[in-house]
Amino acid sequence: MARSPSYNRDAALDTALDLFWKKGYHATSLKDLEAALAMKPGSIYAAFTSKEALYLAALERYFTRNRAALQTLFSQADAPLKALADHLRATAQSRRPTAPSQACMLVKTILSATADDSALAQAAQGYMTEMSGVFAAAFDRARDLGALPREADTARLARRYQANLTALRIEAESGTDPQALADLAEDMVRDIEALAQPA
Amino acid sequence: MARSPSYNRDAALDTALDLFWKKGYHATSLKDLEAALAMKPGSIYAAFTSKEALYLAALERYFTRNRAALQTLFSQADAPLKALADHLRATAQSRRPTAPSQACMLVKTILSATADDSALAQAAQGYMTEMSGVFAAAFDRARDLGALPREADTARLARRYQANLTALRIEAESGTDPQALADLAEDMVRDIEALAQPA
DNA sequence: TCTATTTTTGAGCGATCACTCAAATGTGAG
DNA sequence: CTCACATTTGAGTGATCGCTCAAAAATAGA
Repeated sequence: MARSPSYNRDAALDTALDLFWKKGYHATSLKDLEAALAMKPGSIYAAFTSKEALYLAALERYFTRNRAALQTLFSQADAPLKALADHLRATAQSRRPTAPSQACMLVKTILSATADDSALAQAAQGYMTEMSGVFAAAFDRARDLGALPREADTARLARRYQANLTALRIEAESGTDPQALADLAEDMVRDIEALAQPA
Repeated sequence: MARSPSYNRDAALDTALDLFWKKGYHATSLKDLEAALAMKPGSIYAAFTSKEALYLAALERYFTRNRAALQTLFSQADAPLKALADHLRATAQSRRPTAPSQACMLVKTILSATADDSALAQAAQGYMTEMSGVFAAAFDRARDLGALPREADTARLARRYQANLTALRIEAESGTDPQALADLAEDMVRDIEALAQPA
């Protein structure tokens, strides 16, 4: 005994995510969102409460998706260190013209947040910490498999890895030429390979 | 036979720089600038043409100042590699509550630019390349002083160094605790020390 | 078909956006 | 002091901002 929604919530969130990721929070207007989502303002607000809440929902979706992708990437690999290294290489290689931005949306959120939007930055920081945990888990697995020394500080290695990945993606966003990007990734990979213990 | 300006152009630019650096281009309104510069809109436009031109002028100032600081830091040091390493450590240490942001303004500019503001991103990218040249010059000097092998690819080392610095400053902006930040810097320093040739 | 319930619509809210310009104000040369 | 000229003023421009809400449209159960 009621009308059912005519939009697909997940698809709408994906569209909003693309827009926010590309243009950033402040530069994305409701007009932009109305056009992209093909929804009138009233519907958007009925569905997502506010622009800020919509951004938070999109950011959560971004995080959840990325975490899942990396978790399967690292948990299925029988050589975690190699998987970590390959992920760096793939990040440098990927000409992804589809993606709204080469840079990480979490990083973009943190860097563009002002005192007014601190909720956005806080959410992004929390997600960053969780992502660091995923990397740490991969290093943990490498240690348990004997590829790292028992006393390896995996949390620290994870932070270092995350810093490398962040910088690599920013460099990609800056339009650095593919060869230099690949070289940079290879330099980072060497950090990881230097850790490896001969089996 | 004319009235002379009542404001100090450089001081005004510094103030605008602080504001833009902290809040970003889109989140900084003319109202904000009017209050910070203590200038009416008409005066701001007479002096700086437009919001975008003001941002570009502030960005140039940021770049010029930073380049000068780093150039003296590296050119006066008789151990360039140590100077580079110390700069990483200092960046991690610096509780600079004065600075508008821990993150580099060039990076913030690049990441927040949309298709409309591409001029801002292009300027920032050019400055980034120039900064990379400063780092390369330091590595060049290290090589000439015999601290690096003759065949060292100093441009590549510079990009790697710049990536590290970028990531370190973003980590600082994210509120990572001081110990983890110092550890991260130390990991990066090890990269440099590994390059050093015994004298 | 009827009706209770939900969703969609879109004109329009007050606030703020970047920006303009005619008038007022200040100033140094003559 | 006078006056040509530069700077400063600030009310006000049209456009756009995020957002609201009463009315219209659609739907599922009775």
